This record gives sequence, C-alpha cells and structure tokens, in this order.
Amino acid sequence: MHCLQARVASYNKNDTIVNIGDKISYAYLILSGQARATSFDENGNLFINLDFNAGNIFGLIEIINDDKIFNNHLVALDDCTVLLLDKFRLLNPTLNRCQRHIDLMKACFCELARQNIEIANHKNILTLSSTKDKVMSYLGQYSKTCKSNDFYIPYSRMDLALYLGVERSALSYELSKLKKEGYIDFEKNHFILKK
Amino acid sequence: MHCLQARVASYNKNDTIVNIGDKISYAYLILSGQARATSFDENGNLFINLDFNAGNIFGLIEIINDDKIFNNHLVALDDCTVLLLDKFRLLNPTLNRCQRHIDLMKACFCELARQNIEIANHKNILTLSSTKDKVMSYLGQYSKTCKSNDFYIPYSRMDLALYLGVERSALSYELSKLKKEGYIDFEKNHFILKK
DNA sequence: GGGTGTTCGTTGGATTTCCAACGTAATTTT
DNA sequence: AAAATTACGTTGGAAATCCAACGAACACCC
Repeated sequence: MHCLQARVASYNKNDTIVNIGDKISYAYLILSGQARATSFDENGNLFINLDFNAGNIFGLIEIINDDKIFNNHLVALDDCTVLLLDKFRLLNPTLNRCQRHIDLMKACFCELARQNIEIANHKNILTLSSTKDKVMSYLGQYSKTCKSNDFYIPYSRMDLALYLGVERSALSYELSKLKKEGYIDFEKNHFILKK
Repeated sequence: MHCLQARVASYNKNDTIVNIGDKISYAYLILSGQARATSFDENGNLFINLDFNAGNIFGLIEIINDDKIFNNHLVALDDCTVLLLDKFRLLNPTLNRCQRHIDLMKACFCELARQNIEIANHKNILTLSSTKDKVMSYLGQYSKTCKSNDFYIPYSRMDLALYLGVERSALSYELSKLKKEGYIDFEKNHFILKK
C-alpha cells in the first residue's frame, strides 16, 4: 500500500467525515465502524444515500467526477477508522505497474457495483406505492442480507421513514398494524419476520 | 480490441437483447441506438432501471456478480448495434498487459460511476412525496442534461408515470395543471420549462 | 430529583393519490 | 377504408397518506 501513500484517520461517533460541498482528494476505505452518506437537493429535501460498513469505500464516484458537485455528507455512526487513498494514484495504476495496485482497482470496481445494487434496491423500494409494501420489502431484503428473520435494523423510526419515503407516523401506524396482524414482531430496532 | 475478442451484434427496435434471468457472458457496449433495462420483483412489480445510449455499457454489474440473479430485461428502443465484450478478458487485464485493456477497465469504472449517479438521481426523485415535485424535479434534471429548457423526453406518459412512481392519470392531471399555471408547456413528448 | 430533550405510538381531520371508467385522437392492423 | 388497438386527458368517488398534535417511555444532564 505504500505506493498509494495511504494513511489512516480516526473519527468519533457523529463526526462529520466529509462535509457538504467538500472537494475530496481521497477515497475513504472504512476499516472499522459505520458511516452514512446523506444529501440535500436545492429545495431542501433530505436524502439518505448509502451506509458504509467495514470494507466499503466512500468517494469513488466523487474522485472520478472531479468536476461535478455532489453535496454528499458523510457522518460517522460509530467510532470509525478510515484508510485514505490518494485519488490520483488510485486512478492511475499504470504509474508504477504493481499487481496489487491493479487488484485494488478491481476491488473498487466491485465496490462500485455493490453500491449500484444497493441504491437500485433502495430505488425499487421507493417505487412501491403503499407504506405496507415498502416496509415489508425493506424488512424482507434486510432479513435476507442478515440471513435470519431475527435482526436489528440500522435505522431509527425517523430515519427509516426517510429511507422509505413515508411519514414517520404513518410508518409507526403500519408497523403496529403488521404486528397485530401477526406478520412481524418488533421492539425498538429488533425485528422478527414471522410469515 | 482484438485481445478482448469483441464482436458486434445488431438488434431491431423492440428486440430483447438480454432476457429475464439470462446468465450473460458479455458486457454490452452500445455503439448506436438506445436500449432500456427493466426488472420485476417477486410480487410482479415492474421497475424501470436504466436507459442506455451510445457509449453506455450494460451488464458490468452482472458480470462482476456472476453468482447473483438479476432478472434484468434489456430491450432495444431503436435499432441498435452493440459491441459484445468477453467478461473474463474484460475483468482480467493482467492476462496480457496491454495499455488499452487497462484504459478500457478504467472506462468501465467511469461507466459504473455514471450509472450510480443516474440511479441515485432516480432514487431521489422517487423520494419526493408529491406528484408535482416529482414531475418538476424530473423535468428540471432532464432539462439540465439537455442543456436547454426545450427538449423531448424519452418516455411515454405511461413509462414516465412508472419512472416517477405515480399513477398515469395523476401524472396527466398534474401536467395539465402545471401547463395551466404557466410553469411548463408541452405537447406529446416535447416539453418547455417556462419559469 | 427535577428538568429537558428525544423517540415512538396514536389519533383525527385535511389533503392527496389511487382506481376505474369514459371519450377522443392518433396509430396500427387487416 | 374500416376496424382494432393504443395513448392520453378528464372525471368522481374510494382509499391512503400527510400533517399536526399529544402523551408515554426513556435517556441525559445538571
């Protein structure tokens, strides 16, 4: 990794790692902890974009599109350690033709693909029209990634409502209803899919 | 390009280029024409995923995640010519270390980033709650990419409704209202943003 | 302990969207 | 040219969602 001039940085819970409008010079490889990227549009609407866990890389799209403005805000959800990868060296593996460098580029390739899939899943949930469908689709997907129907979701009710594109109160109402009907059980962030 | 064993294929309008559930061995670089990727979920909901124009590449995510099932359906919107890129050779540039090969990989990298941005934009439109906001946001975005406020959109009313996640009738109603209020003018697929 | 702030469930009325249906115009088929 | 099909706008009533408000439970700070 020396040829990338990578260095490690640490952040505390709730720290801003990348601020709105920052031009970034690095890709941020999460080593430990969890971070979340959000953004605003010109009308002040807030969007939840992506969650980043250990192994995930933030900023690939930004360093490729140097010219564009992204307004992404990356915040640490836990205490985080991050590996900063110099963008110029990352994107030009031919400078010094080392095999690991090319491997890293391929890993970034896979990471972009992973992010693509995650955003597409999110998009598909948002396409659904009813709150019930959205909730069940989200819980179903998350259950799959956890490989268990007993799991803890990473969102508060308010954040989940934002993620699903519904009102917080409507979400609470629908969750209660689904519990009464026996489809799910939950307490706080702990959910169980029953049928 | 000979080291990639690329070959050209042609498709007619409305031809299926990649079918639901196909395992693909190539990335599809569009040389001319236009294609659209759609998919279904397990409940039969239809999703519009991405449009592909000349220079865009379909299948990068699929060839990286060989194991996963994607159910993407790629259909030609016009007559298309497509360059088929062998997945194994594309993903392993070290087989024969040619510079162009690495350049192509970098181009795929950028293409993945572009798709990421496009899906994220779509996602953000779907996050908006009102039909009016969705329509205006879409028209605003499309106007920007066209660099003109006088443009032709690539969707029929039904497809646009699908894309925006609203009812076709509600969309028509909202468009008429926006026209009456003087925000936009349109006839068929020809739109003009006025304010 | 008391005060303050946050999270979450609940409720009721206002608003919006959905849904089904219909008419018209344009396009395609035969 | 007639018939069938498709695309689009319009409508009215049914259904779902939003919105604002409130209270209970809990955590945090002084």
